[in-house]
Amino acid sequence: MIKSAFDPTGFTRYQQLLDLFTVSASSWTVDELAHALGKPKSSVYRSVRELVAAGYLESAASAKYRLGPAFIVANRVIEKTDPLVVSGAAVIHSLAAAVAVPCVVVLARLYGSQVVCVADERTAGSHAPAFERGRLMPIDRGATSLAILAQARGKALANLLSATGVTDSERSAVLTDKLKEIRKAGIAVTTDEVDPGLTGWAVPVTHKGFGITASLSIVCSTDDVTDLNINELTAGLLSSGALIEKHMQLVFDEVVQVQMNTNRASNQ
Amino acid sequence: MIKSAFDPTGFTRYQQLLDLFTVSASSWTVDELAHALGKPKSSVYRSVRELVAAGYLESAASAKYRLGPAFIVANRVIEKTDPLVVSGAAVIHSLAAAVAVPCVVVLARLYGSQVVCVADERTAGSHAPAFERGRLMPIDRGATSLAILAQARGKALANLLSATGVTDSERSAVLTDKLKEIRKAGIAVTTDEVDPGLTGWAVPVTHKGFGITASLSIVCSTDDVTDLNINELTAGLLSSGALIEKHMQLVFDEVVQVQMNTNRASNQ
DNA sequence: TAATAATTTATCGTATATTGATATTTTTTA
DNA sequence: TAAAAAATATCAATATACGATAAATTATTA
Repeated sequence: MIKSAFDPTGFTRYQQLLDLFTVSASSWTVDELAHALGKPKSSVYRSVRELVAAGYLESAASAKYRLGPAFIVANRVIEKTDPLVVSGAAVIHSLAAAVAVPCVVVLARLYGSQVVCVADERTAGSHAPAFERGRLMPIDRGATSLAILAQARGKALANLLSATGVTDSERSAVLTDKLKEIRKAGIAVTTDEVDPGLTGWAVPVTHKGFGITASLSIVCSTDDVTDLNINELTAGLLSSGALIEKHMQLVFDEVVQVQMNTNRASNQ
Repeated sequence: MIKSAFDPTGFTRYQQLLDLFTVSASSWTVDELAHALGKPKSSVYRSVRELVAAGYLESAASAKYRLGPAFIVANRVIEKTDPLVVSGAAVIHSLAAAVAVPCVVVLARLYGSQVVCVADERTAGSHAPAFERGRLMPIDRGATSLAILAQARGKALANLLSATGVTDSERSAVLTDKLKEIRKAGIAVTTDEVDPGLTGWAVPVTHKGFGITASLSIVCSTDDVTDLNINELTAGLLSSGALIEKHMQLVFDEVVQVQMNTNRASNQ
């Protein structure tokens, strides 16, 4: 019985349950859940029943449970309405089409002290499994993440670094220098940091109003990189990033506009 | 203040909150949420804070909140592990490529008393917005849904019908006849039932072990339908449906195998 | 920059929902 | 059909959620 440090209250108890359902452990019996959570079966049965009723879990074969369709429905809402995802969708599609070498175009954002990919577009012949929508990535490795990390300053940066467990002062100094370089250059480049044999370029994508801290990146095989296509590639990345930011601003202006109308109406 | 019938307990109170976030109302202030739920602001603030901490909500511009990235992460788990989605992905892709006319290939399943699309693949030039991943559809209209409804019998069927509010005995009789026809033919065909100008064909897709009740369907413009391509289309649909079921059975056998090994190991 | 408004968090006593041990029912398996 | 496993129901103790209010923080405006 693996007892967790604290008895969860509120939403936490449901979160702990749901968090157990991962790609590598996608279905659980109540027994297994109870054991993993260090809780009695009767309590877990109750929580599971509630989550099943809500569509967040569903019963699968042989007394197992898996994530339910409620997530698919909510995912669509995000896909159709999230400013970053909406603004990025069209842009990453045409960027991928424009890049000459086989690659993955990735739109990623900050999620707690990690980075999560929120959109990916891959050209034929590209295999970079680490960069797919919904996948979490460490914040201190890879161009995609570093372009995001470089946007944090001062206390916020310190929090992110401490959360990832970068206590080694030497590594911390190296990282700080690297972030400084990235800020100066306006683009992050790394090779072999996430997957060996892959090189990534990333530019920051931000919207202060929406509170969005993200990055747009291209990942391709290091072998395919030549002096010739690097310029093309980085130019495309920079202009695409700017395009996404511009589009988000348009969405933002719309939202504000609607809001003002609503306020005016409700004051009458 | 729109008071709901019962004070929600357990997961329901979070579900009610999250359910308010839809495509047409994707961001809410706490004030708006409190009003919609008929709850005091202080309580809603607490729930919202918990959901934000869990990544199920996040704060957006001007005191608004929107759905958070936790749904994107969970969505990936489903995308990579759900038996129906995994088994259907490759099949619907090649089916769409094989169909001569512009169309949407849809994989849908039962979700409570509704139908939800879990995968869609569209050929160039096809526009059928009602059929996209994550979208909910009424269970008593359209080939996609009827092919699913036709799988229910007796009490289960009655429950589904009553949930959709089909109290009209005449309509109920018509529907019952239609379902009988569908069962006999092994395929459902409807025209103009969901979107005017569109025709849909759907075949049942089931796996008893996994507890999956679904359908595979093709939707295209009624104008594009000719006697020539109908045969081709239905044949492709039937064989693709069978292929998905066969693939699910392979996955099922694997799971059972792994399970048996695990049990054997834990008995030693 | 100061003043004002809006948003968010903190506090706290009380009512109530949650909890987990146990018994019972239902479903699955042999 | 019998036995085992899974799932639900029961219930008393108690921890937790609740909501009114106050305080603090953040955003907006003058």
